[in-house]
Amino acid sequence: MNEQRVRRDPEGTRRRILEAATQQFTQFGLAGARVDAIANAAGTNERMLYYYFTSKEGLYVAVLESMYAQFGEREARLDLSGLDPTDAIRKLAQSIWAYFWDNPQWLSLINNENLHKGRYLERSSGLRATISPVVDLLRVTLERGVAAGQFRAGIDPLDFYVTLVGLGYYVVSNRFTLDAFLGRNYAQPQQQASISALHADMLLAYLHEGALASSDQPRNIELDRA
Amino acid sequence: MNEQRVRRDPEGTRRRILEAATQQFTQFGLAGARVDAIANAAGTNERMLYYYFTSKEGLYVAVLESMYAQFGEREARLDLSGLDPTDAIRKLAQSIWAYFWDNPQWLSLINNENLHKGRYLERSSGLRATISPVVDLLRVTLERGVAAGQFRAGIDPLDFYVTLVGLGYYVVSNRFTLDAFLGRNYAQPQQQASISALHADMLLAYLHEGALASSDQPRNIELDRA
Amino acid sequence: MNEQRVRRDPEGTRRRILEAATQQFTQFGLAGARVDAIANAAGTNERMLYYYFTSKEGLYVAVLESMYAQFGEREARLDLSGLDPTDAIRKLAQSIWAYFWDNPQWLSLINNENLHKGRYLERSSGLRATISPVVDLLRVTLERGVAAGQFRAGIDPLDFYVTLVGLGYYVVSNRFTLDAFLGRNYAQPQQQASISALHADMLLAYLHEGALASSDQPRNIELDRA
Amino acid sequence: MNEQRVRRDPEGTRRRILEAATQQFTQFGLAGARVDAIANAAGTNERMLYYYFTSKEGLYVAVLESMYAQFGEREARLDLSGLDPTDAIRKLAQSIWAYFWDNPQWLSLINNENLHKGRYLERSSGLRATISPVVDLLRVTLERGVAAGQFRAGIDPLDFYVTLVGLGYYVVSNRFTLDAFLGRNYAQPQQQASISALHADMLLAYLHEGALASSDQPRNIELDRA
DNA sequence: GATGAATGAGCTTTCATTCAT
DNA sequence: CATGAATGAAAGCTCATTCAT
Repeated sequence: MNEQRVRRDPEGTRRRILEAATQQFTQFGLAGARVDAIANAAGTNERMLYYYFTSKEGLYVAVLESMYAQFGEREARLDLSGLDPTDAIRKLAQSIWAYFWDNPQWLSLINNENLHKGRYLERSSGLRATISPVVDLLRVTLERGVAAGQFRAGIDPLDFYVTLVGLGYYVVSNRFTLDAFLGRNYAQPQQQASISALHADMLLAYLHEGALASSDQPRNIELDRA
Repeated sequence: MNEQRVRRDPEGTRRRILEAATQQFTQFGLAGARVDAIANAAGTNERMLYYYFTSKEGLYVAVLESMYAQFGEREARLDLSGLDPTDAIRKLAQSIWAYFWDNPQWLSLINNENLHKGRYLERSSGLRATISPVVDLLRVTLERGVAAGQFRAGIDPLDFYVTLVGLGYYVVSNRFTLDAFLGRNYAQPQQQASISALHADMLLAYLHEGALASSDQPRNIELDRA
Repeated sequence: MNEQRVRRDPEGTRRRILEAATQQFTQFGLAGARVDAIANAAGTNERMLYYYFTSKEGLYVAVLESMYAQFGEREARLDLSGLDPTDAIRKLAQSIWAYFWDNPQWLSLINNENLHKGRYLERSSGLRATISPVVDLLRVTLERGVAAGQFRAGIDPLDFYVTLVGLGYYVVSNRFTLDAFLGRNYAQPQQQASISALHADMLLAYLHEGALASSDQPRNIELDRA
Repeated sequence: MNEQRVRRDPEGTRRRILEAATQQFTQFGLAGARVDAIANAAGTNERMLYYYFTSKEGLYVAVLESMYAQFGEREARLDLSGLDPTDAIRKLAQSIWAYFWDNPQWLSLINNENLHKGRYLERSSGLRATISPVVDLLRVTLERGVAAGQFRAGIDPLDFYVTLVGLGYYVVSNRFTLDAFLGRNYAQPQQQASISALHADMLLAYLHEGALASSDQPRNIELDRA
């Protein structure tokens, strides 16, 4: 767009289409996004879109893949190794929730994909691989917590991961309807911080309950943005 | 369609259109739903849709309103008065989460509305009124729990409500992508029950933590369907 | 509209429909006018329109007839008997041109009818009768002028009538395009008065030219086509 | 249609659409013309119409522009330089009136535009420029006539131009209703010739009246409204 | 690799009209 | 006399896609 256009720039054209498509699909959904609007925003013509991505759906799948790859990369960079298990859980939650607030369009895309019952995700290969490392990281952290007498035993890491993610996801994804119904605007940093603290405390209250040793006092957490 | 058609039946026609529209909008979203498919499914013609609802968007707003009204009615019928505060929280959570599992299309609609940044909800009047009674119910229950020495004090009822709702919402709404990534299918009753138990225990662990008296042991909960 | 509605008022309903239709047809033409807009403006429903006028076209013809009747009545009331022939011509012209300025929608209707090649006028009976008295009046006046030695002889009254009418008609009917092209707004009273004076002087210059004494015989001109 | 179609012919496609649209708009008006009929007559599909002209209205404006351009070109080719002023006026009138008889659809279009209060003409730029040369030509001719002692002085060229044009316009534009009312068919060459002679004589009677010697000053007349 | 031209199917919406009460 | 409900056809327009260069 605002970058110097080169006559022949296959990489650039492909990338610009993908970026424009990401913007359009996350804003309007698969059905609502317009092929010509994407081409336009990418500074190219509709034909190139078909050249690189075969079809609108092919482009949509490519967007899905690229966004999951981004999320996966971010998660993979997370290092909880040196931390006390309780702090590690807080840091993991913080990291994921902050990502959601920074990339709400990612959630839109996932919601859209759920609307389609995950149909397009099936076309992609190797997606499961991108996400599992985080679950492994969590499993190890939970085990470390149990061993340290901080956490209760017998927790299913997958369920716990889903719970942790869901707490952050819901607030971000549903911020508009929550504002409309309840009159609370979670886009405001203060509201964000306070419910995030509640969520973190809740996760840890559960982990600490019935652990060998007694727990820390809940602290407010500040979401640090990448 | 599968009901006996009457020649002149304004009430019925309107209702059949609304039902068909609900089905189509929840399945395909606002952009993806087709007006002629709605008319068809309603056993009438496209013209009547405009006769009663002015436009596709007008119909969409009517669907939104009717679904919120349904949810509100259901919640309003909930009676927690005779219950011990801890049991009351379990029952409230159970009731809401069960509603989500029974009406996943409702969540699709809300996700769609969030995609549109709550734009269409603004056209509706009196929506906040439908939902607030539940929050009041929760507030009273929390106060009762504090008074009984079971719950910690100082909890924001709105944040707690959002948290409770979000725990159930996320799992239902994202069941397809969760299955695709993590390989866990929360549509299976067993998985549903086990994560719901986790969620309920977590809510109560938080409430009990730092309460004056010590808490009950977490029990597995069975979601009872309406 | 702003008159007290009576439950059963056949005359009133019919009249209100006709008035509303006149407004809509003159503003939008036959194709552009909307049946439901007419019914709406008449404060009734579309069905009554069909009850009284059979079809949209039937209503259009009724509007045509009523407007011609009005114009005819106006002309019939014109009394030139006591006047000097020259003054009589001026008064006749004035009267007709003033009618055009006061009822420009009448011209729109006639233009519309010419667009349709007079197709709908043919359905009407007795229209020719309404207009001829004025031509008779003009014929008599011209004869009086000739007898008085004021006017030239040998003028075809019909051609002269058409010329007189056309001079006023064109300026009113084409006021918008004339403004757009030439930058002269004939809706302004001053411009109106000045071109009307030109037209009247021109008619009389022609009539006076060669009065008593013989002048050039009117010559046929051949239009050469490009 | 009746021309050999070429696969790729942007110029031709655009031109064929414009021609077909001219035919349809002049025959049925803006509201009455059908987009698919235009596309059909142009031997293309509706989509191309929007490709080249954005909308039905955009196409209508393009037609307006092209017709005015044609009229302007024709007028611009007129050469009155060698002629006696009186003959020049006759030739100018002849030329314009002949154009009207040869292109009655042009008048329909202008009538339509007046129905729309000149709304679409406003979207066009540079239309005034196309018509003014003729007025200049007329101004010069009138001045030559005055200088030669043939014409009266003090004539407003714009008013005179409007009058000259209007005389021919009215008869062509209203030929159908005139036939219906008065029973005179001006489409017949004989009737055409005879009224055209009247009009030309009238214009010249006015110009000649009071040439050299002073005559009546044109008086403003007040139109008395009924 | 890149682009303007072309397409047919299908979209939402509106039309004049008729039915049933 | 009057009215709300219903209808099929067609309107203007947009869609994702492909052709030809």
